[in-house]
Amino acid sequence: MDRRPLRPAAKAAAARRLIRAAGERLTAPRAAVLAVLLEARSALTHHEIEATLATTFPVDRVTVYRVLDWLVALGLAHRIPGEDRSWRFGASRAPAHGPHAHFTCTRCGTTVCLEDVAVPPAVKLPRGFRPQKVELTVQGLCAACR
Amino acid sequence: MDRRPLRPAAKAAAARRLIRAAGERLTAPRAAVLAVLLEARSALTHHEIEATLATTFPVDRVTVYRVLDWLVALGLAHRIPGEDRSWRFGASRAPAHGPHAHFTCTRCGTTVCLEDVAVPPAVKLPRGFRPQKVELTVQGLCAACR
DNA sequence: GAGCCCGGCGCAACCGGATTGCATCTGCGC
DNA sequence: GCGCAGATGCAATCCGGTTGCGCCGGGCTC
Repeated sequence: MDRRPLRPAAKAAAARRLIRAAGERLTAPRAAVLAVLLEARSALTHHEIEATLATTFPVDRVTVYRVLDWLVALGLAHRIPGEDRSWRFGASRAPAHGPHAHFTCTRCGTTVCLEDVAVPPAVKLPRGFRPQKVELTVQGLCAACR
Repeated sequence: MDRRPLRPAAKAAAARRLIRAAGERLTAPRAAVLAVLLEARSALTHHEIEATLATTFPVDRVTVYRVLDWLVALGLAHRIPGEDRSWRFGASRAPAHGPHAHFTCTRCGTTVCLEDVAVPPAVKLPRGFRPQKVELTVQGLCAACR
């Protein structure tokens, strides 16, 4: 949030660096998709990612899906289930991120990650249930839609 | 959670009463769907609802969807977006329920509503954003899947 | 209790996001 | 430069959800 927007080229370099650092195979689609995520100020749907790439470096629909899954598995991105039954993806700030919070605009669907959120309190679960991940979702209107 | 299971018949009567009380048209499918939700100890997918009804009172797929939407609009049920890209529905305990918490099992997908959860702390949003609803989702393993 | 009418129901077709199968291509270790 | 495991692209497919439309029946009227 509120990070200063670097030039796309810088993001592209960062994307390549991240993939290399992960010891994974560096391919053009992977770098391109990750760069898009790094540049975005909000979580993007698969469709938005594909549309963004279309102008600069067209990547097959299916490949985008696969790259996204791969990024999620690698921990470089995370996937947010939306109200509209489609995934949204955002670059992970921290390598391993704990409790996570998101804001979704009920009007335009824009989803952003809230970085500075107090860790939600320990939740009381039914007997025998084991918590693994806690997610806080806030719905409302974004600044543009008000 | 942990409410004692009444007999199906009792739930069916309760369902009819709720629909009547809402001043809405009472039909067999509506009562049947609502009864299923009232009986369930967890939030159900459309598929589970349909399957449950199949043995006792088969209802058309589309009708189930429409009844569910109608119940949600009426406030008698609420809809939870799942990790598997399908809605889950649960009967609303309180007429108008504020902050809501859910637990989803990452293994079997079972989703339950957590009733007694401390209201999440006020979340700090970006400038100009207006919150409307807060949802807390806990993922982990349910007692059966551990 | 019978008739009427509006809204709910069932059927079938459809939509779009996501997934799978498979042949081809390519990053990168040697 | 070579080779191969793994990534890409294309087409077909799946599946949860939605829409259009004609028929049916809940509940109000008389």
